[in-house]
Amino acid sequence: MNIGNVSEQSGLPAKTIRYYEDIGLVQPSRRENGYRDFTVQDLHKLTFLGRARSLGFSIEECRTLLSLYEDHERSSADVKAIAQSHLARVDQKIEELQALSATLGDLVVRCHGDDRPDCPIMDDLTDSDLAETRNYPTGTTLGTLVN
Amino acid sequence: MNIGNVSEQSGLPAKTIRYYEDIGLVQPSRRENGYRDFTVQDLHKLTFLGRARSLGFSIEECRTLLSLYEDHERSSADVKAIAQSHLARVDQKIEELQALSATLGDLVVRCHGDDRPDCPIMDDLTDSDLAETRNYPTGTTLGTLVN
DNA sequence: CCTTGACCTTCCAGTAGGTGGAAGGACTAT
DNA sequence: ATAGTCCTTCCACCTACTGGAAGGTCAAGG
Repeated sequence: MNIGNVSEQSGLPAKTIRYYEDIGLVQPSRRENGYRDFTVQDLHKLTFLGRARSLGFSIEECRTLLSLYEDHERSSADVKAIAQSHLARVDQKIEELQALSATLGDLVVRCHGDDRPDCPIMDDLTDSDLAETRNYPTGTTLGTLVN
Repeated sequence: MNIGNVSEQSGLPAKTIRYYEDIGLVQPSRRENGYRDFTVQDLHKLTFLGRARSLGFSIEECRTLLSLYEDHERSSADVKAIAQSHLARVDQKIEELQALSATLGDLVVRCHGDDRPDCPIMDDLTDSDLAETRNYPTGTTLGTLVN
């Protein structure tokens, strides 16, 4: 199977599939003309990867999931552990974003949004006294709150 | 003021401050020895930037906010518009993550997590019939659900 | 005066997970 | 023969930094 075909069937862009080959997630063979030749198993793996990625699993988690996918002796506990820790991260992120949303929502509501310069949003960003009632995330979290 | 001093007072790593200079957010002057020399205004700008970033505003949004910050003739509507569109993105992201959490939570609950290989999580990732009851995000959203 | 240590500089590379585009070979249909 | 589509590789770019190497500067202590 050519890459275009696999791309269409898996829903992944051809570029992404080549990238997945680059990082060793799939190993399609090559034809004499240099074209990649994918098996049905490769297609299944790529579809699996697309689903796992769409659930937000990282590439490294996908790599592990893929090895478990291919290991018919695997224990479901191993799979569950990965999913659980991912779920915990997702829920953590939801909480952070909800706090952010509350703060932003409050600021937005309080800003009259007319053509005058005075603005609670700016005041909050400018004035440390206003800001210190809230705790701004620092360090590691800084800048990674939203994609 | 030296960069270490500004770093300490603003809470931003020195590396980040240099990066912000690189991309034109601050323009500190230089001493004869080549050291950056920050004014109190620079410190305020950097503190402002740190707060805006911690609220998840992108660098480009910060750039705009910074120009509004320095424009005492600004209209609060301009600030509010930026905050509102950011808030909408945050809320959108929260919804996506909540849907994700529900799916993952369901899968995790249904997986008994023992040493046997059968696993609803794997089944879901493998079998399109199971998966098609749900709609996996595709295209642009793929892979950007979680940081 | 010399050394030590803290601080500063630039530059290069890497992170995650791809995406865009250029240059060029291969295949298919007319 | 040629047009159009598909395939290849390679390089750069995206966000927002971060780590580290190599080397200059400054202040204090012996």
